[in-house]
Amino acid sequence: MADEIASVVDTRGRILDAAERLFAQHGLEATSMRMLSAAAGCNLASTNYHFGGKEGLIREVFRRRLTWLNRERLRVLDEMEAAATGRPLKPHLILEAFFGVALRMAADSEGGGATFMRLLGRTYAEPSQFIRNFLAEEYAAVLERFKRALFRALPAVPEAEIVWRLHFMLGAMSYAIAGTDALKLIAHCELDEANPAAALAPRLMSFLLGGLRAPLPAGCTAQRAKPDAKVRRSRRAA
Amino acid sequence: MADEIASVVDTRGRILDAAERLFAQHGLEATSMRMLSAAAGCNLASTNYHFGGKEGLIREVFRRRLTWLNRERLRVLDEMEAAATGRPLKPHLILEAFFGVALRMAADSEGGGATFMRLLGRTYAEPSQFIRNFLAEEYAAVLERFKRALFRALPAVPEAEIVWRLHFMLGAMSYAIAGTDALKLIAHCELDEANPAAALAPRLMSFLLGGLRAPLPAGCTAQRAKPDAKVRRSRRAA
DNA sequence: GTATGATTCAAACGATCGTTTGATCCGGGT
DNA sequence: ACCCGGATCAAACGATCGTTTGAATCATAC
Repeated sequence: MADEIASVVDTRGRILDAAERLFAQHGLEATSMRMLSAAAGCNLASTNYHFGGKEGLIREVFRRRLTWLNRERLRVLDEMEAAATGRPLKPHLILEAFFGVALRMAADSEGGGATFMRLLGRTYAEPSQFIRNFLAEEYAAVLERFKRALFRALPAVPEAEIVWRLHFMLGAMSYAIAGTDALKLIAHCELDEANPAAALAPRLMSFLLGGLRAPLPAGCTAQRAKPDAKVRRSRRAA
Repeated sequence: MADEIASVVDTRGRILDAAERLFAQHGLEATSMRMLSAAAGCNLASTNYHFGGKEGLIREVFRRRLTWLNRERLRVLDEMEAAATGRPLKPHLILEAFFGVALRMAADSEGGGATFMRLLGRTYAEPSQFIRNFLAEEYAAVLERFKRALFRALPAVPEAEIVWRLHFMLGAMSYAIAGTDALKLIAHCELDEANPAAALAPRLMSFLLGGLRAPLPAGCTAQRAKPDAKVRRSRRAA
């Protein structure tokens, strides 16, 4: 990870680091190429020379971290499936592989992973077409793998329902990572934690797992309805 | 609601409608005042005349819908608390008051409510400072009310934990509403539903409730640990 | 030392941004 | 009939955007 990221010596790396930081701070459109280049300590034309334009720069800022992130997700999932020797994985392990890797990256404040994850969370809501297409093709393969793993892990839940809930979980994580300051707005009382990013991971994990295994909505075409009803009744007591 | 919204006759209303639509489609910064005015069928200077600038226009686009939305949330909550006659409300009712109102607005595709909620969901991730301050003061009172209601409804859960989970729920909803097309990216198989916004509500609701009532993360300072352990054990069967 | 390709630079290009100006149009009150 | 304030208009302002140009600089191989 570290060998491809961040180098103080070469211009290209300094530009990427500055872009990542400023994109996360002000947004993609609000960050100008001049602002970028000044922060990287190089000329405006150099930025265009290395990346061929703003769009190329944006693509590269995401690519250098996303490829590692998604490869790591698949590696952890592969490892887990190998250890399970054919049996379906427990849902919490699948979530750990997908979201745990991302949350560990978000907790890495020195290496810039925290900055990037904040940027990534904000970019999920980006209306720009080329960003959507780019993120879609970066995520397509890994999402397909995790969808299949969840289908196997939750045979009682209709597949469409799992897709919906995967969507909800992605939203909760993106928003939680992107809006560390947004949480302060709704908190008013200071969360006493020293490192908010480290406190986030276990809390988000149990929230996501609870949402994933929630009783199905009424009128949903469940393949096995009885067990869900039992769970719903027992939860009423909590 | 309808009396303050949308009027085809006066310029001011046409500008607000056009701005709402284009902001949701291209984002706040990517939508220019000229684009706006052309879509509203009026002159560029008229837009500045009515709203005093782009910032004033943005503020008004959000204000006219947000004040109604939050007033309605409080009205429903008041109604529920009156019916409960002093007893703490069930959590699912509180979520219904907060998220149900928003989801009904998001399902109103004719009145423009769907457009606005898509815009609102995307704006939660907006890095701009003045937007954050504006949304914070619009939401401060209503969030405080719902936080207190949840504290009463879940006395066994530490208050800090509830704040975290409220944060997660807001993220899941924002993302779910803002990214109806983002869901298509991860789905690949077409969700057969005719109206995706109507299909969203019950699914999101049960997901949020499941997350809210999930077992607390390990090492969390629970005030009453025993009932949580029991719930965790019974859920393992699902 | 010198030629060569990669890199950085100051400067300018055309386009578009948000905002402002001053004239013009329109309806209701005296 | 006159006036006046609100509303709309075409036109321009200065600033900033992304991108391009052509010369200067650097490292490297011959």
